Formats: sequence, structure tokens, C-alpha cells
Amino acid sequence: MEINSIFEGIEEDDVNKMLKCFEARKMVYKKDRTIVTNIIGVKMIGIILSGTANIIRYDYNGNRSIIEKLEENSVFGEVFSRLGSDISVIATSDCEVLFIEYEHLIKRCKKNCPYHSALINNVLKLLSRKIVELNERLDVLSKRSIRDKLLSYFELLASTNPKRSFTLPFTYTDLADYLSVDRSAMMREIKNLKDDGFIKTNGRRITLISY
Amino acid sequence: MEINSIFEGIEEDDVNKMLKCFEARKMVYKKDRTIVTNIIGVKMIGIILSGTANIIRYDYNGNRSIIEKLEENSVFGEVFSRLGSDISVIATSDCEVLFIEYEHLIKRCKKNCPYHSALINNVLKLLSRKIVELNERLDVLSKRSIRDKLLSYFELLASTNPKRSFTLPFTYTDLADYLSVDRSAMMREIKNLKDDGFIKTNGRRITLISY
DNA sequence: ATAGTTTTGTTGCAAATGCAACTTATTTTT
DNA sequence: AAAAATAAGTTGCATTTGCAACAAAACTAT
Repeated sequence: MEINSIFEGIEEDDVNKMLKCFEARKMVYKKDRTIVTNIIGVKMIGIILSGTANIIRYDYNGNRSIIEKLEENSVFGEVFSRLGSDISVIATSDCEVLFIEYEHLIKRCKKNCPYHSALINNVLKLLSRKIVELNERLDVLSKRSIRDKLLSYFELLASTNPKRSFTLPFTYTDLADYLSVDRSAMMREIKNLKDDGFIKTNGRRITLISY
Repeated sequence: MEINSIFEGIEEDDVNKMLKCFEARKMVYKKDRTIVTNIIGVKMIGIILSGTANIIRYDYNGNRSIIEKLEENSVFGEVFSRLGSDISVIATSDCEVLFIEYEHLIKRCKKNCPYHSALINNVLKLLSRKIVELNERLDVLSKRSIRDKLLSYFELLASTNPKRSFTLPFTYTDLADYLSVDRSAMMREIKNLKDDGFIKTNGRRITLISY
């Protein structure tokens, strides 16, 4: 049921035809390179074909915010953010990105190619999944204390593992940015969580203790 | 360009045929009534046809979180949240809700009705808009201080008005929940913002002062 | 292997926030 | 119109958080 790719269920040959019909462009980026800055006005959507990236922004105090973590098959673009300026998409690993004009995707192409609806269905599911993820992040950020933010994020990561154990998907420094809290305050709270017997840690490997 | 309804561009007659084909159900709810609780397992999507509602949840400390504010044409459902239990959708005004089975929407119906793709396109746009809104909320919640949360939320509301003036869409009590901060601390900060000349207020009418 | 860079771990202190407990307005209901 | 309920506005105080400034550890690149 889970969709793996925007081209799921479409033959490779047909995919290539579609890409031509859509005037799609595939781009390759090295780790830490900027994929897009100032997305403003560009009515393209990007699809991460491989690798990972972050949508980030520095506020006027110089605090970095990771607006969103993009993974394989994540979709991004100005149509999805409105925020436009001072936002960048940065590759966090080598990655391939496919750019498609949004209008092309939304409207049926003149040739009315039969794969179009399959593609739209796939995008629908990717967007749904994105909404799920955004809601999850909101759920974490809506917690009032660092402790509750950590616990609810950890709970999320642990929920897929029966041993309630998981490896953080990024560094502690990045985790603080992801949770929008001060790093040292977060480290202090992680220490408290350990002292209070809520978690065990071994580097970035964390285990949630249940009662 | 903005889409106004999930049925935009489809004739009323055809809409009715589709609703039958989809086995859609329309329900009416009075203000403050529960539209859904424990969304878990129900593979329906709901579309707010008129009125407003909030997706809310009480955490284990009894703090209420407004997970999401739903307006006319907002889409909601378990497929969009995964969170399932302890979440409720509550009508904040009298409202009409249309329920459609998700699978019906995603898959082409047997009769392959021609309006189906128009509908999917509309849903695609509604979902995109929802992602924009979720990102906006994330942008607000990712601010580290109450002051910055307020300013960035106010900025959002003011951005559509050339006079940088707007009316809060809900009570200050609800605003505190929406921003996930303590109400009294928020009121204090609003006072500070006034004293420091950032804003003027008159009840729920707020004006942002520029330099 | 070593020098350079980034991450992790700590701490004291000031500032911001949450909490509790009220009073006063405003709105809603009877 | 009065009573009841909800919202707004305040304040003192304890706690949490952010900030700044380090040192130690773990990675990276030469």
C-alpha cells in the first residue's frame, strides 16, 4: 500500500516519455550544496529521487530553523510553502532531484497521456504522507517544554521498533534545531531524562524505558 | 486560480452523480459538537463544506492543543494524521461535513466517470494549500520565544492587509493554545509588545507598527 | 599521523516562561 | 435584568530555558 516512488506503477519507458512531455529536468547535487535558494516565483516542484535534504531558514536573529526534512520521494517547492525568500533547500547527502513544472502536473497534457492519472494518484499519496509528517512535527513542536518535545519526538521514532530503541536520524546539534530549542538546554534535559530513568543513550542510539 | 471548492469546475448534476458513485455521506453538526473522535481505523476523509472546526487533543497533562484549524473546504481524516486516538474534531460553528471513502477517491471508479480527474486535481490543490498552512503554522511554532511566535503569527495575518491591521480569528485564550504557550505569559508578552511600540490593540483588532 | 573542524558535554547566570491565584470585563443563558 | 459562564488582564514566585563560554571527544582531510 505504501507508495515508494512518484513513478510507482508506471513502466520505465513510459516514465521517460512523460518526463519529456513534462519538460522535466533531473539535477544532481553534492552533499551540503544548495539545491534552491529564494524559491520565490519559481513554479516548479522538486522531487527528491535519492538522498536527503533539509529546507532551512535563518531568522533575523541568526537562528537556523530546519523547516522540513526531505527524504527520498519528498516533494517541495514554492507552491508548497508560500514563504519564498530567505528559505533554502540544502542537500544533506549527495542527491538527485527531479524538477517538474507544477502546471504541467496539475493540468492534463495535450496528448492526454494515460500515465498522467497514475502520476497524479502517486503525488496525492506523497502529499498525504507529507501532511502526516507535518502534523507529526507540529505535534512535537506544540509541546511546551523541552522535555515533552524530546519525549514526544522519541516516542515517534520508537513507535516503529518493538524494543523502543532507535538511532537519531541526525546529530544532537541538528536535533536542537529541529526541535527549535537551545542546544545546551536540550543536552541538559537529555541528561535529566537519563537521570530520571526515562531513557538510556549510547551515542545517537536511544532506548525509551517504559515504567 | 485559487480553488474554492472540491467540486470547482464540475456541474451540479455531475456532482450529485459522483456523490452517489462514491457513496458519499453528508452530515450536519451544531457548534461545539464532536464530529469525530478516535479517528483510528476509519479510512474516510472528511471535507468541511461549510462552517469551521478544530482538530484538538488533550495531552497527558491536560493541556489542550489545537492541532489544526479547519475551515470551509479543509480536508481531514486518519489518512492525514496517523495519530488516531485521543484526537477529536470539534465543530467551532454549525457545519456541514462530507465524508468520502479514501480508496474511492484515489482509485478510478469502475464507471471511469469523467469528472473524477477534475475532482482529483481539486483535492491535489486543497492538499497543497493545506501543506502551505501547515508549514506556516510550523514556522510560527518553530520560533523560540513567545514574542517571536506572536510577531510571526501577527505578520502572517497582517500580510494580506496593506494597513497591517487584522482581527484575531479567535479568542486570546484560544490563541495561547494555538501558539502552545501559557496564556498569562502570552498576555504579559502582548503587553510588552504594546509598551515597546511593536503593536497597537483594540480588543481583538491588532495593528502591526512598522519601524 | 597530525592538524583542523565539528560535535558533544558542562556550567553559571540572566532572562523568559509556566503556574497559581486572583480581579475585572464581557458574553451567554435563563 | 439578573445570574452564570467565559474571557481578559494582572502579579509574585519557582522553574525552565537561552546564552555565553569553555573543554573534551569524535570526526575529516591533508
